[in-house]
Amino acid sequence: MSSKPAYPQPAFRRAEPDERRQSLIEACARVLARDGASGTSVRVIALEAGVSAGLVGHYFGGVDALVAATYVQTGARVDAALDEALSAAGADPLARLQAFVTASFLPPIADPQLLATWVAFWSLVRTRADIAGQHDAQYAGFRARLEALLAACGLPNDQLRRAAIAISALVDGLWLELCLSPGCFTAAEASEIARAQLDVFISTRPVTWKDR
Amino acid sequence: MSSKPAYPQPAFRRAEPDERRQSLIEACARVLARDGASGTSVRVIALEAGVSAGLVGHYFGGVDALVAATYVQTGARVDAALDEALSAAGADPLARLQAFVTASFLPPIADPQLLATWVAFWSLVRTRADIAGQHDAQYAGFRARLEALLAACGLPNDQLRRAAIAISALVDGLWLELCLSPGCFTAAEASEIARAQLDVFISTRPVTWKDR
DNA sequence: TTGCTTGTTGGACGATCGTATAACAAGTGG
DNA sequence: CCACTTGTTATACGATCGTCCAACAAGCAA
Repeated sequence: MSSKPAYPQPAFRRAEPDERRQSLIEACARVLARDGASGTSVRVIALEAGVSAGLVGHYFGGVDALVAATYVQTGARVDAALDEALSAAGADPLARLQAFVTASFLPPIADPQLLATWVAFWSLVRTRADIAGQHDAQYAGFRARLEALLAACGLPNDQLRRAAIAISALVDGLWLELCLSPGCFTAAEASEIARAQLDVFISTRPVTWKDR
Repeated sequence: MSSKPAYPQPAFRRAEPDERRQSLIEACARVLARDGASGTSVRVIALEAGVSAGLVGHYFGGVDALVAATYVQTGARVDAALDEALSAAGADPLARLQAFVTASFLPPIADPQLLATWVAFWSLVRTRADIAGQHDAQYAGFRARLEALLAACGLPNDQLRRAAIAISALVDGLWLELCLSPGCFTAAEASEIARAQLDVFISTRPVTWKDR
């Protein structure tokens, strides 16, 4: 046995500021998803991250800033998932558009826990201007990418805005219901519905619903 | 100074149980809309209703039951607004369908405060089974009414389910974004988009997007 | 008017909230 | 091996949370 303190193992580990910040953000996202907005507190987040509650104040100044930072990173995660779907789709414009749209109905985007996180943010949009701005940026980015993909498929410029609003709304609505009550309809059904809608906008020949 | 109590006016007013319950539900809905789910507490609700906090426990047994009751009544309010839109539309099946769909983009349904109330309920879906059941019932009811209206317009039975899912998703997505960031697009745009979508399903002749 | 029923109040209770801060200790440069 | 810096912890604080309950009083019956 050593003559020094019996258990000299460190009581805690020091981390790089960015690493610790990232760890807290991820813990916040998990708590938001698991317990909802009302169950999310500084202490619960810190417990999830395996640190003490004081660190939240140390790195973010308050729980509000941590939640806002979590919103930013969650949006970035979704964008990354969409990027991956795009790069896996190859070069064909229509295939890329379809992959982009249907990615919302597959993991990791179609996830009730992700919806819980998103709903928590929505609940803050009305009272917090920074959260509202983050939402607008996220939505604008999604719609801009959609417009670019539609343009690549040959949709005329004067129809881009309208079509992007319609498709993003359809995708959001399907995604929302798919997460809120899974089992009501399947992800495959959602994908087929969205693809049929794309056909209406993209197809060069006259199309009716019955052609499906 | 008088020897008797100077102002013998009643310190409070007794109310019928149903009347008081209704008053508390309405106050709860206002607080949910104004302060969001995290700002909704028994004391704030009671203050909004002009009563003491103890009454919430007296009539509902707890704040959770009051929130659930508020969910039920909010859903009924939306249904009533849809009913009114339908009865104002006359007898023509297509006009009724269009009125039903576009009512979501006008007051009192297209209201950021109503969205705030709804988001507060969504945040409870994952943790509370009764709230989840209420949501499923509300969604099923909306879709059933949509299917009936579509059938009245001559849509074949085997297309009803798919069309109702698609249209309700589109309406929900448009309504959500319209409330979350008004000014991004207008209620009139949302109505036109939804109507164009209806044409795709209902129209008896071949239709493309360019026909709009 | 008097008494009774009960809707209503106001305060107490313990738990938990977000934040601030002093004490501690891990890791590093001398 | 020893300071020194600073990331980290633990605690304290006031505010607010949901719930409970004894006391009060409004309104009705007698």
